[in-house]
Amino acid sequence: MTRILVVDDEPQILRALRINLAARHYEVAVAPDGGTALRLAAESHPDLVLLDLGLPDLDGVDVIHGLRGWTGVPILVLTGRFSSQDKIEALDAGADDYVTKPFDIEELFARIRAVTRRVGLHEEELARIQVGDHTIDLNTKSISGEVRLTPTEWGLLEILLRNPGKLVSQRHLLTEVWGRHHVKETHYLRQYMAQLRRKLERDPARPAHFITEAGMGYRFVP
Amino acid sequence: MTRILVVDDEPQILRALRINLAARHYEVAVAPDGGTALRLAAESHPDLVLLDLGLPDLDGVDVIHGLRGWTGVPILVLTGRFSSQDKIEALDAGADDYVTKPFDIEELFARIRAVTRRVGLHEEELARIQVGDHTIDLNTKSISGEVRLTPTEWGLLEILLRNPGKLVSQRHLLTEVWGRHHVKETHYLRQYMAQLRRKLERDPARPAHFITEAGMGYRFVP
DNA sequence: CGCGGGCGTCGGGAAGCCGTCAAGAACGGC
DNA sequence: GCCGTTCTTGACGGCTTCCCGACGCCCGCG
Repeated sequence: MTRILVVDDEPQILRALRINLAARHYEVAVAPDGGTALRLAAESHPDLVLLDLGLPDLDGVDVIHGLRGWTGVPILVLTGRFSSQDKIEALDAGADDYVTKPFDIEELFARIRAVTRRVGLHEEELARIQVGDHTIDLNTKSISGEVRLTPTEWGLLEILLRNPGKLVSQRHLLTEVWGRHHVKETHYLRQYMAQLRRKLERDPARPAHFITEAGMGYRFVP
Repeated sequence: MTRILVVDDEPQILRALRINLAARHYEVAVAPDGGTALRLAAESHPDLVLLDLGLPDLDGVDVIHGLRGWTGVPILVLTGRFSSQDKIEALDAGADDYVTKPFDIEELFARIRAVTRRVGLHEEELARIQVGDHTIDLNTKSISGEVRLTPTEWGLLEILLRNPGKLVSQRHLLTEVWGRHHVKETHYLRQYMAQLRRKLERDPARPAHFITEAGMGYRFVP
């Protein structure tokens, strides 16, 4: 869920944006002035800031500077000031895009998508999972430390890690990793679970993360 | 030096932009139509593309798709089409910004700075990648030292280097370099990985950068 | 106490995968 | 048409991975 901080001092604009953004399943926070905006941004770390330049307390460009001092969050300026000089100042201060009022709401959405897409690529996924002494990244299929996993081990591990805390049935594990013809071969599971525990658990004899539920299946506990 | 590819079919616009950009110390390449643009982009890997939508051969949106198929280069659309629908289409196709003619040249520069600033770090990382005793620049396809790589070797190397630390599946490498029909020929991979290691690794017998993950694929570790 | 089912562990054998050498086939420049 | 580079294809040894059977343990049950 993308969280957006809307900064504007006109209540009707604030209201219209909040409704429209919420309808598109964005999570919206609002700030009526620059001070509130900076405070809210620091507290909630939004994924995007929609900023009006004409605020009662601070100048919009100063708000941009205030944000850029510590965060790279995308800033989309949305304002009535249409002079090129204003645009240049705001963009050079660190804004990512600049839209003048009145604006087409669909165009605004498209620009929001454009800037978030750009930033999304740059930020790496934080899909790191801690297991025992090791950190596992499912995206890159990498593990910290001197450990290597075989393809089958990855297959098993991935299913368990994607269902944290949940019980995964033997049947499900077997069909996903070995195919539906090997549903009976629970032996494979014991074999490879042992392997995973040996490689990942701190004390393989007393597993803390890969728990077996006798007769049913296995469970990954973070 | 930031290199910009300007795509427009009006000679006077092309000329004006070239002069103004050159005055700001940008390196400029120009393309009068979509086909030329795609070819030039593939050859020279510009740092930014300035794109007019009304081209004689292809539709501008198709040019964007063509570029986005293989590169994340920032695309700034610069066109006479001012309808919101056009803007939305272009932005959703992958453009980073959209400016309508007539435009203020200083505002254009500010927007160029804005999009390149956002991408800056990412592109520079691709400029100098250290592998063994060699430094590789993906943008210019050049290597330090007395080494030469064949086209296929570059293709393989580029995919791996663009995914540092990530595991790249054999399937993906084969389809990207050799095409969909050669997905089974894992032999090619072994052949060319050996070649890359021989040319780039300090000790080809014990590779430090091009790691093979048995049964899965290969991984480049910086 | 004996028994059986489910589980964890160990080790061997077979299959598949990987790296390497080598040579033929296609391609491009002259 | 010739030559050098690049790409494809084949063969082989070594190693990893997977499969499979054997055994011991724990626990509930008769």
